[in-house]
Amino acid sequence: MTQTDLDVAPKLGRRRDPSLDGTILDATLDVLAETGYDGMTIDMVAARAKAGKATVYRRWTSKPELVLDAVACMKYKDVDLSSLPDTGTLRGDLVAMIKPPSIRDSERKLKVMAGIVSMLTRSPELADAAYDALVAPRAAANRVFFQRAIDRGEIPADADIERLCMIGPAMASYRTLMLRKAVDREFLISVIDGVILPAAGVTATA
Amino acid sequence: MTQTDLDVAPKLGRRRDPSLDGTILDATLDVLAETGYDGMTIDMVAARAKAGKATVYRRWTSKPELVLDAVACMKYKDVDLSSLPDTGTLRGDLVAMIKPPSIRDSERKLKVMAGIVSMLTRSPELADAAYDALVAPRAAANRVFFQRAIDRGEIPADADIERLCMIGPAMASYRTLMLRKAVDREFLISVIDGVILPAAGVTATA
DNA sequence: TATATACGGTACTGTGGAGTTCCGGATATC
DNA sequence: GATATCCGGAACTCCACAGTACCGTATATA
Repeated sequence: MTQTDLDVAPKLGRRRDPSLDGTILDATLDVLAETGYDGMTIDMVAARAKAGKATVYRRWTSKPELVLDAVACMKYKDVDLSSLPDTGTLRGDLVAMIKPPSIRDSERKLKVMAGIVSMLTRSPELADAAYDALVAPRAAANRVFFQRAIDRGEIPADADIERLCMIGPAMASYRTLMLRKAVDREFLISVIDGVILPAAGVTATA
Repeated sequence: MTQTDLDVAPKLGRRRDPSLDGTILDATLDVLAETGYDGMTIDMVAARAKAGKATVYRRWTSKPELVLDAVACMKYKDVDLSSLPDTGTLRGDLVAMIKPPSIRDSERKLKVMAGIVSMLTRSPELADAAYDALVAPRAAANRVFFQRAIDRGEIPADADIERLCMIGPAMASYRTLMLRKAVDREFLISVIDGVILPAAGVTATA
């Protein structure tokens, strides 16, 4: 975390409302997704969070720090690896990941990514945070699915899991950032059946 | 083009150096690729082009106009569809597109794209220009290759060409923008053999 | 040679946003 | 109740950059 002044907590006076941290970080992500890093102003974030600008600066020292924290915090609101779907087939697992809440979550993450892409060169710390929050979790989930498929004998044991993990995210990112089209269920299914499964070496079913 | 004041060419005085247009546009793309749209200043562009800021504003009315023109002009410096490689096999054609100059060109385009992604929401005109210059040309080239493969009977006639065209660009974009790794020959070959050809339904060779 | 425009360069103006300060009101401890 | 901190909000300072104006010089026409 960014602020380290709470360990010497003040004994007098009104306490900081802890829930405001999350509210402000969430507002930051919203504005980031809508207008991008440079288009975002602290006033926008404060207004969206229904807070004062001073309240934001009481908790984060600067705009870069705020954005870094907001991006990093997305990491923890992700699907945890212990509760992934397990349908018995690779296709079933991949399709089971397509759910309205998951789609909306991914969509927001992609928009946030679009808003900070140009910053990644200038700020290695932000680049690391973005990787941990936006790239790694989805890759980790896919890795589980492909490993299961190998263990089952559903796909060849020498399949390049790391490359397979990237296909879905890559197609979704390209469609959002470059083509500016919606990533809907139909698209995701067509990527699974038309790209991922053939690449994985699944002997054509469906 | 942006400027329309040359058709009524002045008969007196020093003429505008036509080569400066290209120099300034090229400098704009360099700065755009290095620092992104918002990080770019007109002074940077002028310095890189070894020109004065006034010279830039004599030719383009504003920063958005300059960037729009610079992005749009990349469209014309692309591979023309009439001189594409024709090796006789889909894999051969795709591999033949991997050449050092082509890789460097693509790398720069991807960095420019990264620099303007967050602007695409704010400027539909820039979004269109970026699509025409960065997305469409590569898709058009791939479309030729896949159509040839269908005509040859190398891949199924009902293959989804539009989806296949995007795989390469999507994987390359993701690797550059999100993973921040270099798109080298080895990576591209692995994408062709491990993703594109299986997705196209090529009966495994190699 | 006189005139008119482009050139690189510098100095200027105007503006939007980062970050700070202060206010009246709310909420906590002692 | 006294004190101290947080709150939302508004007003402020400061600065970087977009865009303009001007200078001395270079290059064109007539």
